[in-house]
Amino acid sequence: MDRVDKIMSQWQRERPDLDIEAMGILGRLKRLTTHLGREVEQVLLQHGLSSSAFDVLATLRRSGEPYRLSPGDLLAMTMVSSGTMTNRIDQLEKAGFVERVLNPDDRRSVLIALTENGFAAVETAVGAHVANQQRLIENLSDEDKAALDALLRKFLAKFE
Amino acid sequence: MDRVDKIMSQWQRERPDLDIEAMGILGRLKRLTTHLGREVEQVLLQHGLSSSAFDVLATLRRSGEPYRLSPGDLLAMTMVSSGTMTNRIDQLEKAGFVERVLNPDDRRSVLIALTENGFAAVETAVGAHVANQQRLIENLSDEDKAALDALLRKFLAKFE
DNA sequence: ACGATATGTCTTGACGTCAAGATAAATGCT
DNA sequence: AGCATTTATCTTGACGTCAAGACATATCGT
Repeated sequence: MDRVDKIMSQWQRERPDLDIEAMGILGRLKRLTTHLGREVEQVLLQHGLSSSAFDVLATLRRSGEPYRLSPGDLLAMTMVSSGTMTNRIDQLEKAGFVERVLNPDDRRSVLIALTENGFAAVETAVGAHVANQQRLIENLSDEDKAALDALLRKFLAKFE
Repeated sequence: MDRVDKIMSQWQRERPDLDIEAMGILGRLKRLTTHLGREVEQVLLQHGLSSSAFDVLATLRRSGEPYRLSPGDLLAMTMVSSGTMTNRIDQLEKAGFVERVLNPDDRRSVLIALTENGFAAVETAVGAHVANQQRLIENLSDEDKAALDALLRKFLAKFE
């Protein structure tokens, strides 16, 4: 009887006509992701990066040399709107972690380039981040992890 | 090879030293919840409610007669900060969906009461919402749903 | 009784996000 | 070549969220 069960039993009592079968999965998914997101954020903040800043820096870092992508590329990889991406880049540029360089091939466009400081920041943060991720799932057995990953993959496929 | 696989293979190439095992589950959880949240929001907006407004109204509704809870009670049931709850209540009060009534037992406190309009709004919205939830998981088989729910329950238990 | 502590709610200021639309350059069509 | 359309990025304004702390009232311990 966890919190989601309580919510469902309240609905059951008040609105027995509703089919609330789906509420368990979706409620637990949402609560779980909120908890996980907060845990992730905490560790990144200890390294001076918000999740959203890390998100961009990590995308640049893992894209490989020369660690440059256009805002449009970043957009396509990060599930945020163009306005959000502009804002993220602005903040990172102010912090000195990226710089905008002209795209010689397309004057509408610009490339976001990781600076030395940006590279260093993401390089240390990512180590702590993946260790933290590992910690967050350590309570699941290997079989649980494999089963969960397979189910999430199948579920996610409907949306992307 | 979904988007999360691509991210992982990039990290694999760039930082083969990192143990990125956990990234699959956590990345898919996050992406999935983002997609689901957007789908849920869309349906609620069609009924004139944001997710956060619905969250509060639904908590009051399912608490049963007389559909009144203190901000503190609402806080305990909704994973948001006190400032966020104050703001949500302010907006709902402006919209005429709830009203603040004095708590006779504790003058520090106040009760948030669903108005007639608030009751009507949540009553129609919740029907559409649960139908939408049902739609969102319809791609999963009954076995998948049961397995996913069990895994999420176990995982979530670590955090609450 | 009364001072110290705890509790309940709200305020403030800073972020992060989005949708819609503005701006500029590139591309396609005739 | 020249105009229309598309593409790439940024701007604007509105929301929702949080942490930290302010404020008022209750409760506890002596």
